Amino acid sequence: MAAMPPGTRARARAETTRAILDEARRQLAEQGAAALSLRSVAREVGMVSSAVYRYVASRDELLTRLIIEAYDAVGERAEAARDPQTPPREQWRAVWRAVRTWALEHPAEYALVYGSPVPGYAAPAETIPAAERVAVVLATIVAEHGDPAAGDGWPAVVRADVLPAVPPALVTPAVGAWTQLYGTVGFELFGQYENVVEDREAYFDAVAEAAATAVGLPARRAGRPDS
Amino acid sequence: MAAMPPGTRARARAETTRAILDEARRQLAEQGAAALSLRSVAREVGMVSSAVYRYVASRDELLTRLIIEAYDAVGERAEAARDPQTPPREQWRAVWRAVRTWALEHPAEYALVYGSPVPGYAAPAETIPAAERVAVVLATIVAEHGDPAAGDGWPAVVRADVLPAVPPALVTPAVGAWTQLYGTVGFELFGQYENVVEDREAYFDAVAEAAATAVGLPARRAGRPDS
DNA sequence: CATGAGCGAGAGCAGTGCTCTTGACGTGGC
DNA sequence: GCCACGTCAAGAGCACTGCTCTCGCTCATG
Repeated sequence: MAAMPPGTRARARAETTRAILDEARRQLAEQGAAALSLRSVAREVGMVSSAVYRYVASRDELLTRLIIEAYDAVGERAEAARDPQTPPREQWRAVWRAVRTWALEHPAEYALVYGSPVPGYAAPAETIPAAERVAVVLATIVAEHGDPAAGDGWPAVVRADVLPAVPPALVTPAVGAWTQLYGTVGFELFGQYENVVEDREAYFDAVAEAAATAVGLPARRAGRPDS
Repeated sequence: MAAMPPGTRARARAETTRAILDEARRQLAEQGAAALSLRSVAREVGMVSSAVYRYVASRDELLTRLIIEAYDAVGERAEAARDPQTPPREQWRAVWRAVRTWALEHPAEYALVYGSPVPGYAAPAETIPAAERVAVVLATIVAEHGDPAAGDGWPAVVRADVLPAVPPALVTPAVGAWTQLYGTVGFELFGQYENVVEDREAYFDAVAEAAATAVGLPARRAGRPDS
């Protein structure tokens, strides 16, 4: 473990692991988490099922790894979408859109991380840092540009230390906005907007705009960005 | 089929069907949809697996029936919670709370209907009417008491005929509110609020209140209910 | 009362996750 | 240079799944 020589052996192992994860993600994207079978992954990668267990402890662990990769993928997109040079509301919208776009591109992975968890399978703690990345991006925008007055009327029921940089008054509406983002993307993805929402992009943007107002981001072309 | 005498035979069939559905719901609640096995349902009900297929065509059909029952259960709760005699915001909050309470009592069933669908399993059309019941209750409140002025700034991107009774300007924010309800309950249920939201009831009520404002429900103790 | 529809039981197919044992292979230490 | 050890793929096997088909029984109905 500790004094393992980083020779060809270790490299081969890393490559095989990657091949397994890639194939698993492919199957996940194609048929969903329920249809993900260790045996068929093995078949496709070109080895026998038992050999896969040298690389991944169980089907659950495979799913956990995919979950982390998915969280990181959305998180990275969200972080990349935010350009601190642009006005706050544009940052906000860009991040929202990035999450939605990623979700539409990777519905099965979005469902895996934000959909209903399989009871009995508690998402392990190591997923938490990756899971927080999107929330942190949104929180940063709120922290830098949110008007604390927008938090009037909201009770302080959220642990303030979760988003230390955010003005305490805005922590609760920020969590609400985060929830709304998740709910809106989820409803679109899982088909609840079928025959209901016509122009989904426009609808999504409108929800994002309302959420921006809720967390006190300054109006779009106000005289000064800070007033 | 058509000329079936409603004798003891039919009654026995109905009882067996109920027993199967009840046992299935029990297992669903205990271990989740993924662990629901037709064979183990049969075992528990006291018959052999193949016999179950006389009553339910497939595992998917079993899930579909459970989905409809679940939708009807929340819908019924939501409908019962609304007392038209009370002020609009109280109706609103009561319905929201009813949905949340039901979800906390029946997490697996909530996950089944509002969680991520299994790809490859398209929820059949017969689930739609049951699925709409909660939305209809909320829409009724908006239709009766919502101030259309609250819809200013929202684009008209939702098919107005979906909620015919609701003022067109309020249809889009109403859909947004419905989404927020779903997202908030989902986040709480699926553990995303772990270590984040402290007083979840208060938080939930606050979100409900904000949503009520978004759909133009009159303030709580305004001079006149209609102004 | 005879008969046929409805039903339960059982065997069987193809697939799953996971474990254990066996045999081969490459590598590091002597 | 050689040999032992650690790593690996493979196969057999267990217990389970969804689903189908066939076989007889039994009971309500014509």
